[in-house]
Amino acid sequence: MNTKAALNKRWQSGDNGLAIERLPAKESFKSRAYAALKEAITNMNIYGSDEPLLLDERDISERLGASRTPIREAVAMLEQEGLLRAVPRRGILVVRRTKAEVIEMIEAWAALESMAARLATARASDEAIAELRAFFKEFDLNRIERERCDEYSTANIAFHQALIRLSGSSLLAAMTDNLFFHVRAIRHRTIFEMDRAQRSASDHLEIIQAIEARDADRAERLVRDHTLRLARHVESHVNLD
Amino acid sequence: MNTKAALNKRWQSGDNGLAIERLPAKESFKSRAYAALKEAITNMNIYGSDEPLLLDERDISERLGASRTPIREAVAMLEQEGLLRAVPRRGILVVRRTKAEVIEMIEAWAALESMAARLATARASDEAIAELRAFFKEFDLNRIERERCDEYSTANIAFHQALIRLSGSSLLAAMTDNLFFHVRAIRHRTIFEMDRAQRSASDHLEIIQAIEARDADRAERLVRDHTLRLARHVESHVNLD
DNA sequence: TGCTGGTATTTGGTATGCCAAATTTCGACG
DNA sequence: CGTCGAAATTTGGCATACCAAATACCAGCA
Repeated sequence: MNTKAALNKRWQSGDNGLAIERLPAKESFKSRAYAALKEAITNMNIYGSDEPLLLDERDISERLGASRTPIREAVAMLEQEGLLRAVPRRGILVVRRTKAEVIEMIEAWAALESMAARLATARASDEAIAELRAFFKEFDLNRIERERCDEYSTANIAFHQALIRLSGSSLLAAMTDNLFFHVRAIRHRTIFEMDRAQRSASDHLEIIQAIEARDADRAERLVRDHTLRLARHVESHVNLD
Repeated sequence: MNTKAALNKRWQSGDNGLAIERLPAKESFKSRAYAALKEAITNMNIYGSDEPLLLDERDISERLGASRTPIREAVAMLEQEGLLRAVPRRGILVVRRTKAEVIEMIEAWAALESMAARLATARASDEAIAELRAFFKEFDLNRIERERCDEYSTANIAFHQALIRLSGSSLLAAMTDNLFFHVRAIRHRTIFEMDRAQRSASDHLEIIQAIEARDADRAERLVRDHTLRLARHVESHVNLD
């Protein structure tokens, strides 16, 4: 009976000494379809036109060389994630966020990242914070050659992601990644980064200093205000609907 | 051509004056399976035993009177939501959160709700805030007869949900609903509400007062500290792993 | 009795086919 | 020429069947 129990438990988290994991375990078509679709949506200029962007199951299944079933499962997941919406008898369309929704996302982002700053101030090691500063320096130096706002936006988001990871909370990282995905999508449409570029640089520096000084309240407030400023900017200068 | 364009647009968000929506539109098996599974998981005592809780596709499809296909799509959605995890050749298991994960959730909750308090302070009408107070009073009065911690926890969460809705951000509401779902699941296991009950009552009152006074910083701080206190309590008094 | 090896069974992943609803097409009629 | 409507087509939802992998079972052997 001990043998049976051992066998039944073998598939669970392998606590046995042998350090070999379930090899390759070629990912399923579902997973691959999910990744492929998400990648495609990421590289899609969602707000480039006003036409409804719609996908076709059969078309996708042909291109990916799989049947409709795994594609439908992947679509169901992306639907749950808020990236797609399947309209019966119409097609699967890529959702466009309204301006109000984007603002809500940025506000949620502000909430999560300011909490991350607070947690990072309390928990992150000096070494980790130093890495953040190093990252920022590199970011700042490269900023000169990065004139195109797309690239600046990417670097900007990367900085914020690094900051969030300092908190040690993988949940905060996951939630903000999701928000970044949507916010990033409108960077093709707007150039709101340009007039924020200079200000962002000093903002980032202040944030790092606050964390280094282990001033949780200040770090939290700086991050929150920094991101809420973006929300207000979008509110007044961006037109999506 | 104008006719065609009009026809092509009819299915989109009905901006036409006619205020009738696609009637019943009997929800798909996928949706029903999703709802049924989520309901089942909600009413399940996830942390009651240490055995892995696993579901069987064929069993579920039989019970719901549908084929495996829509069930699989529903499972894929719940998997994306983090409630289930499909292990090949093993079954679909209900995920148990580790203590660290639950703490991260409460911290994220603190982040989102404190932001909601800030936004509510700036945006909510006096009438809406008054409703919050009324809700709190009813809540407080009923508290006496609600000795069982389960029910107190439910009422407690309802109060926080009402507060979040005051912010007017449906995104914050959606994100916290998701977190509440997981946190609520461990209420069967722990009685951490009992010793927090008294303190919560006064905390809630202070929060309402801060919002009424339109003191955004104070409201935000009170909400944050209130929820972070729960996180620390779980950290030191709850054992899940 | 306990272990080994091979077979039977279970189970998730995928392909395929059908169906009903909705759209589009296109011809008849005013 | 525009409109109406019926047939043809498209398309997503669902059911079913099959497969390969992994487990469970069991006979046989030490």
